[in-house]
Amino acid sequence: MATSGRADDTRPAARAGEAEGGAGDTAPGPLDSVLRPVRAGNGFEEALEQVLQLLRLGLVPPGERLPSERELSQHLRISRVTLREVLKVLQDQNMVESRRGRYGGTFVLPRTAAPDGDGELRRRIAAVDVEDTLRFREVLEAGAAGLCAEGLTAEGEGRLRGALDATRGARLEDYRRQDTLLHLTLAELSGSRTLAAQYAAVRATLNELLDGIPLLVRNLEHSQQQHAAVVEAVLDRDPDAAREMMREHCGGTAALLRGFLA
Amino acid sequence: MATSGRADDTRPAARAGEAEGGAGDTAPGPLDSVLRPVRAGNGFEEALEQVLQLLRLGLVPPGERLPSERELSQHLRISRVTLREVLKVLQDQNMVESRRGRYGGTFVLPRTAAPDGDGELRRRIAAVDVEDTLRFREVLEAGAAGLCAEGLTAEGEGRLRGALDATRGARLEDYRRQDTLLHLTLAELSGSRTLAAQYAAVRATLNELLDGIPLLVRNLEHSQQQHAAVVEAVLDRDPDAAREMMREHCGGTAALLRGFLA
DNA sequence: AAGCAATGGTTCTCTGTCATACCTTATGCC
DNA sequence: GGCATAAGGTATGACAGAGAACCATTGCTT
Repeated sequence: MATSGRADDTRPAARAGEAEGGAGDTAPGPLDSVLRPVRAGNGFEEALEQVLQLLRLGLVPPGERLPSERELSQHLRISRVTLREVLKVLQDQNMVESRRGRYGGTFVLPRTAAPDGDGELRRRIAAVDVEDTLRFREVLEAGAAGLCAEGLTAEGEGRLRGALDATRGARLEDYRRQDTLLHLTLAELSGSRTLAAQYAAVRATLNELLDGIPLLVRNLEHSQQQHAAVVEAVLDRDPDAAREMMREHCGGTAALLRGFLA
Repeated sequence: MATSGRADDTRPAARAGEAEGGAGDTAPGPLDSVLRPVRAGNGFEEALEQVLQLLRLGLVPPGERLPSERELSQHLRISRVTLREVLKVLQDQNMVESRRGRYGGTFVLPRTAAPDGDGELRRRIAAVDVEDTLRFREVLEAGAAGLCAEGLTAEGEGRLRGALDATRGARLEDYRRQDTLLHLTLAELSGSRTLAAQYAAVRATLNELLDGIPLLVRNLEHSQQQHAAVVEAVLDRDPDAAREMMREHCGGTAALLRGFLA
């Protein structure tokens, strides 16, 4: 029994992209904003994505140790077994290395110079909605800069200055990391945890895109001037200026990326 | 065996909130932006949250039918069994009603006048970081308005006008819904799917908060003027004005909420 | 040298979820 | 009236993942 009788359920349902036709009452568009998959992958994939974020953002620089498996799995709310599968993948990719014993742990390895045979990179980029990323990024950055300028504490002031200084002293191969850290600091000082978290996600995507294009010293210097201007505006408690400068700064990166990926 | 011997794993780890102490090298803050739970709940809870969004946003108004169980489960990427558990909860809460047979389905019931014994409401609000919500909302709204003003298509123009008109004709009990729809339209026209999705989420939270305070006609009229001003700025392709007006508009709601929830 | 503590490595069981198939009910159309 | 259809309702087998307990390795402390 249970042969090819009436396969009742689980039909393709024409196309799974659009919920309603044009029924005239319930709008077809808005539903898609909410009715998106509850989970982006098998849970293991999602954890992998987050640990990758950690590396792409440079929050744990090469040579440093990740939090222990027990800590990480608790933070990510996945079992240690699943987390270890994630780490296994990263080990196979030569991105991290695990050492046992006390004071052991999982350590970040320096980036091996892009072994991807060109095809892999383009495939990753194709999977990203570049326009979405750039626009969303600009919105978050400008908003964060504005919020910072409105309610910056003395402690925040210190952190911001520190982050800016760090970008100045950074060597070329460390610049992207310090740049990321500066922007991440701004996002955190915005006073919205959600904003910070979302920025972290979009920035990880952005860094992945940026890895595909050359880092020009000229752009870097320009970028650095803009950083200074943004921070200055924030320290002056001038939200409008901060937002405006940040938008300009983001526009630069966006133009660069659009140019290279066109 | 397996008694109270050495309970090796699964220790409380002092406190699960902060990853690193003040180790001096790896910053303690930024890690938290990324190391957040992979899944907010047991997957069933997350689905429940999304269906609740659907209702709170008024995307499916009272009396209307939700997408069929098969469709919904496919969109949310959960099994029909799990989805039915979600719907079961909503049925028990008298929020939806299921009817069998062809042209049956799950229908949204009109809101039963807040049966919560006051305690429930406060508990829900306490679970929300109000400041986070308000700030993040303002950032997204202002950003969306700006992006809209920059690249509005003819079709978008029509949708925007339509949404604004709908708010004008709305009766008092339907106003919140039309208001939400207008803002959601703006978010979608921003050209960033991520922005739209995030706005939907934050707006659902906001609506939940707004349900706790009275709807004053005076505020409503003021709100309506601001809506018109924002839309006008967008139609004039004036991003700065659009952003500025939207920020003002959001500021009004924020002040109202802060006042009532103080 | 011995012991302790923190880490990665392994194995087990049990629950939640998925996929699939099938049943039941109501409606419109012929 | 009968049938096709679309919806909700139900049952079951397989599997991924969580949780807990354990083992193995290392380096610091005594």
